[in-house]
Amino acid sequence: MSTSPKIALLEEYALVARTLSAPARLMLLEQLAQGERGVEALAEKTGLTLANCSQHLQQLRRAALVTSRREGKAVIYRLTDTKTLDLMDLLRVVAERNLAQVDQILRGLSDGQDAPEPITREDLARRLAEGSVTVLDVRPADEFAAGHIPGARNMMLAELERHLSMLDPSTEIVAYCRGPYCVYAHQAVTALRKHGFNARRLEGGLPEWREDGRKVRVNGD
Amino acid sequence: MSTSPKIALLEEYALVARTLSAPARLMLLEQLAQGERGVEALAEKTGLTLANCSQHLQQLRRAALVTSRREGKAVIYRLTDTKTLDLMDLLRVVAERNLAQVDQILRGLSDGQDAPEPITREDLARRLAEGSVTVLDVRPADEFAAGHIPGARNMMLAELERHLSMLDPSTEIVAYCRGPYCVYAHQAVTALRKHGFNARRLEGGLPEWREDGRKVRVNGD
DNA sequence: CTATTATTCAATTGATTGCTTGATTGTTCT
DNA sequence: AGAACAATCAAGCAATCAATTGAATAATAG
Repeated sequence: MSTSPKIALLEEYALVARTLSAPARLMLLEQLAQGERGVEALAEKTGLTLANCSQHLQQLRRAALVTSRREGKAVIYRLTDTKTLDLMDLLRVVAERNLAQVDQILRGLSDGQDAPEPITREDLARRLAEGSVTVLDVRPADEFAAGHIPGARNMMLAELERHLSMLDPSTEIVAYCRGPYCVYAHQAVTALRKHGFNARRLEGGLPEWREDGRKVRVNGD
Repeated sequence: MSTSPKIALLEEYALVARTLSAPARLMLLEQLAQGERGVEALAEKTGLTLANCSQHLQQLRRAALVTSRREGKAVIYRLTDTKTLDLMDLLRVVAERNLAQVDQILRGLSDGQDAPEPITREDLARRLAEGSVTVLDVRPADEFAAGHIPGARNMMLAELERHLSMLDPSTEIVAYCRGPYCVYAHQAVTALRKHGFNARRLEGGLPEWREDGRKVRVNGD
């Protein structure tokens, strides 16, 4: 062995960190948190070219963050385990806590206004049981179809502004999207509040909801 | 704004990850977990040249993982907060869970024998109160002097094998070092077991012990 | 003011990374 | 077997990064 075991270990830890150090790969992991996917679907969702996407996926596999299996002529990737999501979440927490930059970007999303604190998943579950809240899923329709919070309505940002009249202004609205990395819910809440609605974000997104062991409704179930 | 806020956010998260993606910087963070340090001390401990060390520290500062202050002609660095340690620890957990490589290296450290499970800090505190355990701090003397578990004896690996006769073979020995990244405790336990001692590692190291809010003894206090 | 100590800056090198393009492999359908 | 499709591989280029060297900046002591 040429390098000491100490360095060798650090190299392995560093490999995991390096694998998380490209925005493209973080996007891929965010997508995979929604559920397993083929390469082409991932490429389309993330806007990467096919070859580039494939290469990023292989780096994720080398760091053992994802695994893949063949299904017919497609290769399906999925997260190795949900610990990786915890890791990404902590990455976000550290970045938000320490980097002024992040704060500024998030402030920019809420358009100068102060955004209210997000609602916890536990609270939302309680309010859902009471029926005292409208839940909005602001992800693309296909992701909504693959699984969503029971009772949620699917409405992307573009539609949202056109369908405001379909929402009841007297009940609170809770918006959620893919997870803590996703900005859709931020933007939806800002848009809704600008129109006078009482809207908040959900803490986390669907993957976190599912990881809690809460019910998820799948279209066609 | 040329890039979307979504990408901009991911860039910031990726920056934190990239900062953790060099073994040299992980070593620096491990050192800083022991306590604040000047640049020269850090360079010496990690084996980096001074200029190189300074540059790595500046990258850590750019990612806001460390802060620095001037003290006379010295610049003292320290961790911005202990969340960073949690992040490093999760990095290690994910790497150990998923990477066969890591497992092999750790197995190599224990020299073919099976190492026992580490003892938790809570258990060690209990056994220390009973006095039914010998605690061994296997870090360099200066780090020991700057703070250690009360009642621990300081003995580096090199001395260990020469001073075996000073240890009581009838009581269990618990070895600890800098933290989960540090391999000294692994090696010490292996050496002790080879000589028939009943030895285990402590889970984590001194920084984790301190973070729990447990007592730390400082020489000269 | 000059010398000394501690740190940082600036320029260079070699190595690595990300992305693109076009060819190639593995699988299924006909 | 041949065509069609999904994914990967391989080569090349520009950009970035780590480490080295030597010079430059701060703070203090004489």
